[in-house]
Order: sequence, then C-alpha cells, then structure tokens
Amino acid sequence: MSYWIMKSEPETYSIDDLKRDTVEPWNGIRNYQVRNMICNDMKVGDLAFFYHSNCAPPGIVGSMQIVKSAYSDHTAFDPENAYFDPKSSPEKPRWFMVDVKFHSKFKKMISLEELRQYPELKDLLILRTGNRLSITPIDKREWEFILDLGSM
DNA sequence: GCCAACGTTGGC
DNA sequence: GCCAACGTTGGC
Repeated sequence: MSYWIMKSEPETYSIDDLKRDTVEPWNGIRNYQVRNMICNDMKVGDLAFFYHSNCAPPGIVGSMQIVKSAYSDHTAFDPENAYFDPKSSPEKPRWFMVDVKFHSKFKKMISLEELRQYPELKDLLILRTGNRLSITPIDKREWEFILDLGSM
C-alpha cells in the first residue's frame, strides 16, 4: 500500500466539495511524471492527503482513499473543457485519472508553514522549492505523523 | 500580482 | 538532440 499527497486548488475543487460528493474522479492531470505515477504506482486502497494549493494559506486539509485505479481522462477529449488536449483521443488516451473517496477532514488545516517546522517531514517533496508535481508519494512514517497532527 | 523554478514546444 | 522562448505552477 502506498501513500500520497494530492494537490487541488480549493477554488476549483476543495475538501468540502469532496466531503459532499464522497467519490470523485481526480481529473485534469496534464503532467507526464504524475501520469506515470498514477498509472504505474497508484493502487486501489492507497491513501492520500488532500492538499489545498494556490490559496492562503496552502496546506493539508484532510484524507481520502483511492477507490478506482487509473482510467482514461475524458476531459481531455472535450474541446469545451479547460483540460482539453487535442493530442489525446478515446482510441489513444494520453491522460488518465483515478477515483478518490472522502475519508476525513482535519479539524484544523496543517499549513505548509507548519509542515516545514517538523524535522520528521523534511523530505516531503512538496516542501522543495520549485516542485510542481500535483501528486507526490510519501512514506508510511510521514503519513502517520501528519495524520496524528490532523487528529489533534 | 509578482516571479522563481520548472516543463513543454518547436526551429534548426 | 540542443536550447531559446514560452507557458504553467504555486508560494508569497
């Protein structure tokens, strides 16, 4: 089983939206590294933190579970969609998505600033400057440490 | 809104 | 296949 941090801009899709919808396709991934990770490494049953990005303050706001493994992202086929990619087709899809299921919303957000303060979390990829991956793997120790922070 | 740090594109 | 120009992400 693997653990992840998945970013979303709350104005686009927030933890409250996921709490309301319960299960949601995580679409719009348009980065090859991230695509390869979700296709090759992400499995049903994996757990992930929901991270609010591009907002004030950014941080981890809850957790969720992967309930469907990678399948083709149809939003790439729709010219009207913001994530449209003419190079992707139903016959030869270039982009993929997974389904996630709401698990918990933290009582209080663990902000990026707070995450930076713990030596236990110093290796988190989201803390590195210039990291632009919307999904990053974390290890079990980091998962449990953050989950404890979120339960306090 | 600025801009650093990436990723992508396309001419050659 | 190199690399300059351009586009995007995302913290601040």
